[in-house]
Amino acid sequence: MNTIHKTIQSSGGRLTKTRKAIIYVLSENCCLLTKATLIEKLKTKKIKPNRSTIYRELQFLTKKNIVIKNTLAGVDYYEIPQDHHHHLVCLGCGLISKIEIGNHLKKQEKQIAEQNNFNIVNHSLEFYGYCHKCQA
Amino acid sequence: MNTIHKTIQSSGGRLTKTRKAIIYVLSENCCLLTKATLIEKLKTKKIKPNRSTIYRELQFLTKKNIVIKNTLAGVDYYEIPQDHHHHLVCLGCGLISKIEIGNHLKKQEKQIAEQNNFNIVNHSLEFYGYCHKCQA
DNA sequence: TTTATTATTGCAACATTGTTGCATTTATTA
DNA sequence: TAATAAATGCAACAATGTTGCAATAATAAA
Repeated sequence: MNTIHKTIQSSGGRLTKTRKAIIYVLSENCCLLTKATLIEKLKTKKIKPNRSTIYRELQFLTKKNIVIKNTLAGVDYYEIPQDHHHHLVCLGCGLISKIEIGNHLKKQEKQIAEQNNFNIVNHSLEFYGYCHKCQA
Repeated sequence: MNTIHKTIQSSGGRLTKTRKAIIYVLSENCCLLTKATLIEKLKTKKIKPNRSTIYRELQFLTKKNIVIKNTLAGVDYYEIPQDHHHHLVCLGCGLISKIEIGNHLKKQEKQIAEQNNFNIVNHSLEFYGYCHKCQA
């Protein structure tokens, strides 16, 4: 059994189908997942929980720090904490994949922070375009 | 009168208070504005249109290409077309400001595109942290 | 395996936001 | 100033967010 499942059980939580599916979907789709997208992904797995269940499930997982809620421009995104990385976003099929790039940005961050009197704690970098399949 | 206003009038559109305010707010807050945030910003200007008005106004401006709708991870953001740039996002007060950085990214783009068999058409780069005011 | 416990779920009800037709208002033109 | 039609607010319904409560199901105990 994986670490997340252990964490849940050791605190009295139960491993229901819905809960496991949500964790699976969030693990599979690395990040930038809204509640609506999550529901969509669950549907493709034939799992259609009541909307109050999803609502409370995300509360539960967030409270347990198994999932973190990321709010960008007023919109909530949910994700399982991961190492820092960047994204390729396909405008054709919506696929979001991780990429690793060098640490040029770390150097720039320092410079930008000084120039703008800004305390930078994180950054995000996304490349938009079309994946191999969608180029056809 | 500015260019946008001319564009509207020359196509039979009218310059109402709400329309001008929406254009003003979108110009002032460079980007990543959701409908909800726009409504909030209008309120601080004592402008409280019916929600159907905002809904139709954004349709109108988008159809006229005065405003572009940007959908990221299923969420719609509205903005007035601008030159490419990047952002500083304050996690304290939500302020989003533009920054200019070098063109290191253009070089990396080419490399990433080849490595991943991906046709990159755009990218976004945001730095998150705390602005001068919010560091207190 | 069967039973008891209680976490989790679905349902119902209400709140908030999205969407559209229609009558009224108001920006613009003559 | 009056006429025209663009834009607005309102009402009604749809979709989604939120919460209490009874039914269900995951786990522990027997």
